Amino acid sequence: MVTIADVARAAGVSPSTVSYVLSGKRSISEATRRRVHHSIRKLGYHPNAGARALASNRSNVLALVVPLRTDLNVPVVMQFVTATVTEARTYDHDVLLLTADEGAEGLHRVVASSLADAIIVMDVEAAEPRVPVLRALARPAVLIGVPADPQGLACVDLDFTAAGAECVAHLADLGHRDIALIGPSPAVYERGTSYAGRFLRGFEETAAQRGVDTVTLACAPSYDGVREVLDDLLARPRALTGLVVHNEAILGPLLSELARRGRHVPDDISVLAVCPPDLAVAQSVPLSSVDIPAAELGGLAVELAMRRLDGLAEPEVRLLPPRLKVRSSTGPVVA
Amino acid sequence: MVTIADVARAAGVSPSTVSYVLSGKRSISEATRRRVHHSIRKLGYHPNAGARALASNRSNVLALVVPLRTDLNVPVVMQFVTATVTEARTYDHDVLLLTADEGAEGLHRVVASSLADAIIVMDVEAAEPRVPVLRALARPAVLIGVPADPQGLACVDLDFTAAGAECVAHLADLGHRDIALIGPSPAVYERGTSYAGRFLRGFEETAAQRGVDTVTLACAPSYDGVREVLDDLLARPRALTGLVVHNEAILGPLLSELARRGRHVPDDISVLAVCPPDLAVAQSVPLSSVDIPAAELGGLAVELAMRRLDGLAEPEVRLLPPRLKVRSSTGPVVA
DNA sequence: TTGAAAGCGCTACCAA
DNA sequence: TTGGTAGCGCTTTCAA
Repeated sequence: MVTIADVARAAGVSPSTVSYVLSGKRSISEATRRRVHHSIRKLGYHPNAGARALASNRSNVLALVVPLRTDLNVPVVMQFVTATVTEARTYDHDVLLLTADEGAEGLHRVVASSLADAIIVMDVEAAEPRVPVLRALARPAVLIGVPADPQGLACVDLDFTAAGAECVAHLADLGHRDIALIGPSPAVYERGTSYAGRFLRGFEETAAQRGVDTVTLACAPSYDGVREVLDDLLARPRALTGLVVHNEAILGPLLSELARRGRHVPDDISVLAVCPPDLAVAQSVPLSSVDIPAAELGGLAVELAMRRLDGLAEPEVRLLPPRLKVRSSTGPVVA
Repeated sequence: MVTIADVARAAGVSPSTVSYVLSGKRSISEATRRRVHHSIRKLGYHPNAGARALASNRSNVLALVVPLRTDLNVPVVMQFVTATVTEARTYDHDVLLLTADEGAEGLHRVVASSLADAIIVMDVEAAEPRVPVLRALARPAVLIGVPADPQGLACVDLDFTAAGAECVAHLADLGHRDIALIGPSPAVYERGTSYAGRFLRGFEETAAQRGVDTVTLACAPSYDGVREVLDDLLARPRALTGLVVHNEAILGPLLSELARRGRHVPDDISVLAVCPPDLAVAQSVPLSSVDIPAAELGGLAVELAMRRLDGLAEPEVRLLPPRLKVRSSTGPVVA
């Protein structure tokens, strides 16, 4: 194994000089810099992560806690994960993956053992049980999602309230007066996942303001779930002209069921989805949608974590504004 | 921070004794064991990962390289990842996530810096460019997938050749004599991903043996891709009675297109999928399928890695036998 | 601008 | 069955 001492010897300097060349924590003459870098390359030197962590009390590792649930959108989770890893690498950090079923215990473990410098937690619930541990952690924590009391924690998320509002506004602008929200699976509501409630609030408040009548239904992520919801919705006395779907998993089934029942999108009924753009365009009808910016959120989470590691405390809750993209599934009400 | 010295003092023993209690590497009297464990709990001691890695030359971390491609099935990747993490934890290891775009360089980096004790690589191609680096690594590597020359590497995968054979056999047993294979997207073939070719071989060899006529088409993961393929397939002079679909992403679109064109599954046409079971049952018709055992593969990969870390060299290529589950999408040919 | 050297917390060898 | 202690490779303070 090549050590810093080998490099130092080869470059004719002391180990500390090599260290400083690498860390940039003190000024080095250009000549020395070059000799050191040359030796590093020639010998193929890579600093030992353990030794570095031990001496500096920094592991250069971020822990990322991912949910294993299957009732939430897996591609979104994956996008988020890859964005996090990619962004972390730009800060010379690696990502350690924890699953949510390790619980608060797992969070404590990686921090207490100095395995990770900071923690990013996905799929945060409103009454998030891990919050107390996270807050006591003595290491930065960034949550994706907003718990009821975010005091002392950094949180990033899509502004789901604004997203709900924007969905209603878009349909109202097109003349829709009777719309439904097909929400996530009942399990998501029961769990108190924070985004579901926030979206709903924005949806209903704006509907009230704009004089739009609404119905809201949860929907299990299956064909049966979709059939059930549509049976209910399409049988109502006041005909619906718009559907907002906050449930990525049922987009495909919903569209085929609508087609099977002879409802044309968007002429008979407008469909507006909340989902990643690639999913929206992969449907039989390219869907108008509000983007779930998983990649941006991942990058932002890493950025916040790094900033906190640098000792910069900042605004705690950061919500990204929703972006609505009109495609082919929403249109004016046809009389 | 609580150190091993603190624990030793509290328990009235030496630091080395505490270390041995933890590692089990030498026998300890029951009384001492208990006092040490008690102190550990009382003080909330967690061994420092960096110090441990430095002293023992073992990080207790496994690196997992995941692809970021969107043309392969994301839920399968995710299943694999969570299985890997879960299994690794049972060996007291954590998982460091690398993305494939770090390339061979990234593999070298994590090993050279002693960040990881072993590496697991997903999405291996037949002419896998990372193989030389992997082989030279001086740390165990386990591949998911089988490169052309697996010499010196551990590989695990589904036995795709047998899977292809079993698909044909199932349909042949039901009386089908004209079947098509709808394969992965063209990009997968171009990349030379090893499983695609192996499946194809099993499919064709068995078809030849059983006197079954076959057509094979790649299919882009989109509605247009599905339409194109079906336009071709359904226009053929000899009517197809069976479809084997080795492309998870198009299952939903394929079924709705078939329905739209008035083909009933399985009476008009049998559909046999290669996909995870949860995906198979989530379709409008519960699909007969050959399972892709992502979770088992993940667990197995970890197991092989751990064994190699313990110095046990073993059979290099391990293929899991396919398991075909008959559901509602395949049936006898209707005359 | 550079060097010397004291630890960081743990493991594992050598002794007893 | 247990203790003492020399390092593991690096960072960072103190000194020059």
